[in-house]
Amino acid sequence: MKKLIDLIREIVEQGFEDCGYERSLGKVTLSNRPDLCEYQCNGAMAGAKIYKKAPIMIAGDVVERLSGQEVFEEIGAVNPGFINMKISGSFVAGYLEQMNGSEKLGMSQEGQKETIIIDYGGPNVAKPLHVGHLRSAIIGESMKRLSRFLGHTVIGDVHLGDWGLQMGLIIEELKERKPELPYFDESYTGEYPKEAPFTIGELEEIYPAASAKAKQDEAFAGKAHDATYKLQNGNRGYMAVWNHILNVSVSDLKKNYEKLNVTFDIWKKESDAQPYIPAMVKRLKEEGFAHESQGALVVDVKEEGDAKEVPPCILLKSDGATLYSTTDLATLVEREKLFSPDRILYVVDKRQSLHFTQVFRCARKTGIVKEGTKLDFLGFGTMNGKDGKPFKTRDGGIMRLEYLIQEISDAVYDKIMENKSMDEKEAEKTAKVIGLAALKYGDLSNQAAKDYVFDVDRFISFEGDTGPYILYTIVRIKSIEAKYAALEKQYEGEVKILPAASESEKALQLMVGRVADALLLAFTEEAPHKICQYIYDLSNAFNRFYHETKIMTEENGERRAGYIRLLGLVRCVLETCIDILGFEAPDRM
RNA sequence: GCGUCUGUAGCUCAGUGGAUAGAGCAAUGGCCUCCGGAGCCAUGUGCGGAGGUUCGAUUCCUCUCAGACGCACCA
Repeated sequence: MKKLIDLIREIVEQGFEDCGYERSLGKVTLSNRPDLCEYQCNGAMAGAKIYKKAPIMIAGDVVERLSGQEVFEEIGAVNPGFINMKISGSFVAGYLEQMNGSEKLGMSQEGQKETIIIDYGGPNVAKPLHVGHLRSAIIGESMKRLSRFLGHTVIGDVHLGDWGLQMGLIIEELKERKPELPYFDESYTGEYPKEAPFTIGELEEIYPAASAKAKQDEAFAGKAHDATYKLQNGNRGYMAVWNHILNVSVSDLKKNYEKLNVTFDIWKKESDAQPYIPAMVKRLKEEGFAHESQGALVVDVKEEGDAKEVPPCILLKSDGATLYSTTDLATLVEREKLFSPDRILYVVDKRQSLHFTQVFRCARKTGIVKEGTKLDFLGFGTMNGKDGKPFKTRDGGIMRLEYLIQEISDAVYDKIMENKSMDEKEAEKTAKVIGLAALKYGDLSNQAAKDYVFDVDRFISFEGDTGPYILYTIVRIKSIEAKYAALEKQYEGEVKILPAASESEKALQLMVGRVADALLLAFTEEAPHKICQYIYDLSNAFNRFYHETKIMTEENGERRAGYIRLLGLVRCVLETCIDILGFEAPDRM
């Protein structure tokens, strides 16, 4: 099903062509003067130069050609050369009916479908999720859902950090605390216990303790390095501990991501990429891509036209060890092998931009990814506190994600309890749903690349451009639908969305018809905030319509049924969009 | 020093090579015999600065000022 605006554009383009002008001039945009028209075309002004003709003359020609087309309720040429259009009510209503009757809101299922890997989340094992992980999870999740909705094959990969000094630190610290464990007995050959020798709580305490100790105690740091080395070379006992760490962490991480309504298709980790490293390094050496520089093995990734020096991509450190660029490249090797993706999207802190520029260039230059594989970096900014500085707890520490979520749903809970009489259990459940919407909408409604200010009070407000406001609109529609469904007498003829009977209804219908534009734009620009903007506009259009229109008391049964049908479509569009954003609406609030 | 990003209303944020730059919050004033007033309507203030390209620039280019961030062996 074509987009509404494309249908109009094609007609206008044909008009230009029929009048002997270039077809491409017939580009149609949403009107920026809603008082004058709904859609506009500015092509006549661009054409003035080509045809050495006053723009208003060109516009006039096209308008004359197109008037009478039933799509238009009104079409006119206005100085200096705008073509202004209003779409006929029956055309819009018919379009919505078609949307209503088709899958996925009539979003075209044609077009190139890609296999897309989305790399987001990026938590480390043995460390709790904190606010720094929030944006990646939220933005990545919405890009995943959006891509999938548009028919792409999408693989969301959490890309766990499980391989590095942090592991050695934990193992060494555990060894000092519980030296009697069999993992540390070199002569032990039996089976290791299935139960982990620690809980997630202990693990979360061990790591920072070990990390602090290593800074103070050189001997300990040395031992941790040694442990890391042994682990990476397959020491049996250490591998077993590492497996415990992994299992305990992953189940805790899953639990926490679940609270965010974030799920991953695969739980790949840095260690999975390690087996690919030797062959990769060997090949890059042999094929002359890698060379030694200052003791390290590097691949030059400078390109003509660089505004500044782009440092080479390091494959091996001067001590021969691997580092994050090595792992990221090896991960690409693995992804090519397993999934042969058309596109890989990294949803990562924007500060890592340079690193990924290096990795991407290196991967392309050396053929690690096949030609044409798109490597995209969706860098996001920092979540700041009200002071404009990176968000911290009151005492200046890093805020754990679960506490942040808890804080928000508590605040929503208080709000529910002070306003309405809802029993505590339902209020608690509802508060979680609303709180998550508040958090996600508050984040996603900003441009990803920008830093933004986190303000609980603003996010959970039920007024204005917030998640709760969107939910409120949906709940309100649900309530009306329920009321209508409970009526004894319903319209028995064929129910259709009728041509709009008022300005506000027309505006609402046109807004509903724009959903495809919003979703496609959000996809191509990798900008979920465009979806937020759209549903906010749609909610406003609905509330305005609602305010002016008596729905339940409408006497004409056909019209009343048509209203309900329109409302159902509005709700469906809103629900689809918030699902893509990664949250849901309660039944009551 | 070099580079990247950002600069829009008192605050938090949208936005587009086109007509009169938009929302929310905050402020002020209206609207409940009415399907949920957690709503609707109205009122005021602004594109960091200077050039350039263009019929037209807040948008593109150059310079400049301010802030954030990044600049090979940490991830």
